[in-house]
Amino acid sequence: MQKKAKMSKENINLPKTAFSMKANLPNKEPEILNHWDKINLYEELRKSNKGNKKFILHDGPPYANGNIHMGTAYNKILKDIIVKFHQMSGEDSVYVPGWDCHGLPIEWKIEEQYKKNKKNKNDVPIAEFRKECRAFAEKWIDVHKKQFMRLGVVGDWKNYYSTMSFDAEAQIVRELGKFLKEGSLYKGFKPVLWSTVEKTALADAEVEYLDHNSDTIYASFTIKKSNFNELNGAEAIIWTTTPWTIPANRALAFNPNLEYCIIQIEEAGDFENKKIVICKDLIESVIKDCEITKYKLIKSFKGNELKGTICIHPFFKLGYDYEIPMLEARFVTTEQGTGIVHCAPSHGPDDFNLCLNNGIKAIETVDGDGKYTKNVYLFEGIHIFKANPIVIEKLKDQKKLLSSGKLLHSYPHSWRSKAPLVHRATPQWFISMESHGLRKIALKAIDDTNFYPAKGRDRIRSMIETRPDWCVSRQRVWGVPLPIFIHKKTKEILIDDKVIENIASIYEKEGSDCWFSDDPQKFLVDGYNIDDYEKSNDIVEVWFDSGSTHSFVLEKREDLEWPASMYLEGSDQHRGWFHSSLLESCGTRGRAPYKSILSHGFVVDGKGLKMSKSLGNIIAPEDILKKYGADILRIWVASSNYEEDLRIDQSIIAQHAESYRKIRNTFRYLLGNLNDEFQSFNLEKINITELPELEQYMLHKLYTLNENFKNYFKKYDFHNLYKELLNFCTVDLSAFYFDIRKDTLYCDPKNSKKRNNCTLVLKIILETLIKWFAPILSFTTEEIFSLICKDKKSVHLERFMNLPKNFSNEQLNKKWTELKKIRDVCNVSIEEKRAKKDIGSSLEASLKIKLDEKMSKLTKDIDFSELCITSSAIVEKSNTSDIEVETSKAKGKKCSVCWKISERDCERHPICNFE
RNA sequence: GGGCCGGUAGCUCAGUUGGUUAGAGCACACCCUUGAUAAGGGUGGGGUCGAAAGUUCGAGUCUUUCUCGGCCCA
Repeated sequence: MQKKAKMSKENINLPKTAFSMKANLPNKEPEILNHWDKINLYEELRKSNKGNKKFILHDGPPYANGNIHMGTAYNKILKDIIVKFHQMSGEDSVYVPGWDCHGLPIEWKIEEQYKKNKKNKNDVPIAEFRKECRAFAEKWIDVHKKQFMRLGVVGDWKNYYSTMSFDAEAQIVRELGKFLKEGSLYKGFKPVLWSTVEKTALADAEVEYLDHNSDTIYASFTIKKSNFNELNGAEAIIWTTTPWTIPANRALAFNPNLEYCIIQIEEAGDFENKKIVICKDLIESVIKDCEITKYKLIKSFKGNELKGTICIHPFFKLGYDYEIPMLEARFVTTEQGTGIVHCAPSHGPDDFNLCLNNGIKAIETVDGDGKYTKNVYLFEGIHIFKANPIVIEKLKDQKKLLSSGKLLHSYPHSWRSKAPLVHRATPQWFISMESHGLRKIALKAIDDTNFYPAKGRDRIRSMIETRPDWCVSRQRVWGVPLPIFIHKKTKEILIDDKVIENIASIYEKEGSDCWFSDDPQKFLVDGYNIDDYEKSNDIVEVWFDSGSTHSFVLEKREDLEWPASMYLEGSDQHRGWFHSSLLESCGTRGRAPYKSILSHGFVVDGKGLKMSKSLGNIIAPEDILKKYGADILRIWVASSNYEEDLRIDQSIIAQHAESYRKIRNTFRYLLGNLNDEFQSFNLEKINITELPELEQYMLHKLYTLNENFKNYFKKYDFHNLYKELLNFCTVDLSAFYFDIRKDTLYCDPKNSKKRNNCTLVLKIILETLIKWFAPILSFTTEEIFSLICKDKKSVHLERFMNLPKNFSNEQLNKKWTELKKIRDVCNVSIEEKRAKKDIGSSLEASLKIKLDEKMSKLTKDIDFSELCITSSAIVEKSNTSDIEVETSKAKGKKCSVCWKISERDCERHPICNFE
């Protein structure tokens, strides 16, 4: 008997494939990467869709610093998935990766190295320092490149772009030249932290907070007019620790959400019988500080009422005869002071921004030494650190000083000289949002852009609507030098296309380091003498660099097109790259450099918290690559909803790894039953009506899913697409079609029609499935493809399947949906018997199915023993509409081949049936 | 502190214009199979939809407040 059983095992067609069940991706994937490298996959891809409609996903350049993290990995994989989808749809889907290279973080890294080696940055020529920055960026580009490629991201890695390449630096100069020529690039003033001792601006990292004893004052601004009648003639009281900034005052700030009040002072002095306005919550501290003993609360009111109020400067009578508007500001709090804040746009970032948003520009009030400029009436030439007593004296004279005192508090100091710092308005270069209608053009461009998801549009729009002018200059060295010359005498800006082009062509040849080292005359053209001009020592802020990538990448490269089909980045880039690219392009070309924007959420841990060292919840891409492989990470990307935050932890990845196994085994079943033999068919020529209904039904399923697939892709709805693919593998294939057809595949003769019909459908499923999954499971599908299409180079060179319309059969679908309901009831019935230990395998069962007239008609020609994998099944008519099934133990002998139990000899396997 | 976005089973996600006992897959439990075998099949348990209040005959779906989280600002 044992012998016979063994014999039958040899006589049936068990699956056989070289495709292993265990994936071993961490080892297998690098081999596939080698293969892609060997066949020059990227070039092959370009060739394969040459001349077709282009899809250009323009890569947002990551900063060339540090290893990649999960966020960058997510971003790059999602890009790759989309690029591959377009490629397989038949488009010429070009992907050129790039890097952002200039900027402060790299400068700091180099400076850190200097500090370690006790080297002084000031002793090193700028050009040399910049060379070290460049080398640093190059090193990290190389690291990134390898890490991104390991994820399976296919692109033009050999010809990547960078913002520090010579042609990029040249083009950035040309782009700035356009703003310069147009006149929207202007010189303005903006406060930065400044040391009057070292006569230089300081970066945040160079600032130390130390205790400082400051003069404090409560000063009053008389209200000239207000919409809230009771305020007219009252005194708005401010408190400040920098009395010297009073001469630079241009506005007052209040918080519309706070409660304010009017108090009448009833004691002798400068403020006798005067009404003062302060925040209600701060009454106590103000009367204490100012030693007010007698006062009366006149009225309290919401801060909102202060809207539109105009005051006059305390030095009004001394010649400061301008109006001081009261402006709404969220930064006003009740922590200290009076709830009304004095604003000097030249001496504080909050003040500056608030004023700028309200059309009040900062001017140069203090020079590099700390002395007032001629712009400050009465104070010109006085050092600001000596001005406090003078200001206090004058306020007193004008009866505008409620009180003065001292305060010991934490205050910024220079880390080198330990001298106290001040915010000082320094000359900066701005691109105007208004002068040439930039804001308006940008808003229009937003309307003309597609957003995935749609909410991205509102997000960027609200930023563009309210943002101030764009400050594009920085007082650093690692960046593109600002190509500006100012006439020493006339102070006019040199605007000449020829000069800009001259600088650009020099950079193209030798890069921009020479700006800092060579004779500046070389940048000018004939007719200009460098002795007449002052050369700018500023660099361009890095957002302008990356905002210009569209010009030096999309426009300059022949394989690309302008505008891009898509920009795809994290949602923080609404304020970053999406934003700067939009402004740059609208300013120079009148429209956005992209047709669509896809923004994704942030990678967070399994609980939705952001990853941080302190929480210890950081997962690096490498951890997952080592343990699972890139395809698992790619599944995580495809299955997550990018409209929200992207959760990841070990258990989430483990579950995706489980799904991967399901998918892998689905392929393994297909390959096994086809013995790794595959050929493509002309699907149009298949006579579908000759196939069994089950096969027809599967083709219908395939067709519908393909339609859904296309629709999901159109909407870039990958997580639902992936879910449907996975469900198809699990529900329709593994638990249904594959399970049912095992009998035919294993037990019917290889040349039988039924089996051939089945393998035909298996081949169609295999081809469709492998292509559907290729953009996501880039490695695994390639592994399979190399098994079944040995004469072809890569699955990624293939196109998605175009399934013929006649695969679709809605009527059949309806019928089989009903049949599956009957099958479900059968399963419940079988399970009952199984629970009673009456039967084990479903082949031990015999079914009696009772159906009403309508349903039983439907089941004509349907063999439920086949569908339910039982030994027999009969259908009887009943009067109720309920589906009823009785399961009994099948009687008879078990066929040693197909294991079906019957009282008669097995019709299919008569020879083997005797024991 | 402000603006925007989000919180549906352990996980990843569906839930159409507010309308019958809130769905799927995975995971889990139990069972079967040992001819997809470190696989495969079946059955089942599990959410009241972040919380509260409100509108409505009726709310996961609308409104308000709160809470938690994310991004951006300050």
